[in-house]
Amino acid sequence: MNTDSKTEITDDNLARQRLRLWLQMLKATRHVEGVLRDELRSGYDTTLPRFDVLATLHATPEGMKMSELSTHLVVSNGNVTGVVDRLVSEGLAERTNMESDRRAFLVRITEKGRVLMDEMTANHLEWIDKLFADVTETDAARGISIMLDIRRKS
Amino acid sequence: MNTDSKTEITDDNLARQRLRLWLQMLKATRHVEGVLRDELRSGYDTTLPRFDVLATLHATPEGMKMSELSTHLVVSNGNVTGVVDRLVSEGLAERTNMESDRRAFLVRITEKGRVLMDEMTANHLEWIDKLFADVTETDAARGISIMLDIRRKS
DNA sequence: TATGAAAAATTGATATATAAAGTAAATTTT
DNA sequence: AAAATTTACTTTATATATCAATTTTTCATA
Repeated sequence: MNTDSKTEITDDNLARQRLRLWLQMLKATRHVEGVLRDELRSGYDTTLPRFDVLATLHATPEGMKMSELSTHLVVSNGNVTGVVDRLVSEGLAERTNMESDRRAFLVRITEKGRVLMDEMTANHLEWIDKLFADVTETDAARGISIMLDIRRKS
Repeated sequence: MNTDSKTEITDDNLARQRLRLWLQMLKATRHVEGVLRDELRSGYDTTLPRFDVLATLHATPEGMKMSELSTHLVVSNGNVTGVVDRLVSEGLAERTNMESDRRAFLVRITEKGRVLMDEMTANHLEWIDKLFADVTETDAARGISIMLDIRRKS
């Protein structure tokens, strides 16, 4: 038995284990998104994408550029355009022209949006806490580290 | 300092840590999906949802019911209907009537689909292996366990 | 064995998403 | 500084997704 073939077998097992992790990540993520979606719809008549954008704006009251939003949320530019459009039409967010760069907009949460999010974020934290009830602090830390490792690649 | 308030503080920190994990899971998942989407589009002119469904059918050659597909992929029923429609029109999958239950369909991968997936799954494994290169076997196992814990809840 | 409840899919309406193309403004190059 | 490139964002086309309603069957049970 040579070293090369042994290495290949080992690496293949590792690759399969990584694939299993990826598939479970997908399932877990979709599961949590489904629960959050239900809560947001039944409790606040809103959607997950709108919540995600508004939560980001809530955490950064000074505002963000469209491109910063799409980078932060890991979604496309055109996507953010549409979701922000709806938030603006609902009076929850506002677009301001930037003097420094006339191509860009500064998107900010409105007072109405802030009041709404003050309440929603508290509930959101509880929903997640319940869904992740079996995840210990140690596991959470390990999980975060793994997620960061994945995103660091290419 | 009473025990109750100490417990509250501790629990709150744990809740915040769990929220951090969730946000990082979302980012990592979207990142990986983005890379896979690019590879599938440029290399095979197909989409991630189609790949996901076809990969599931590839792993279960005897076929699956529509509802089994949607449960397995953690997506809605109507969603699977649309994606399978397109796979069928592309000749990659087929719907068969079930004698045992005339409400249901048995969806199966076709020979054309199998040949295509034989090649795609090998590449898919490599893409994931590269993206997860920093994840050790131990971390992968721990990650899988965490993901299963999350999905077990409600 | 009627018959109301439950299950399996589809359909239609609406909201996301992405990719590619297009517009306008800022930057870099020559 | 004029031209070429890049950047920031929008728009259009297409493909997902979900939800709610509907259709067709099957199941439960009275």
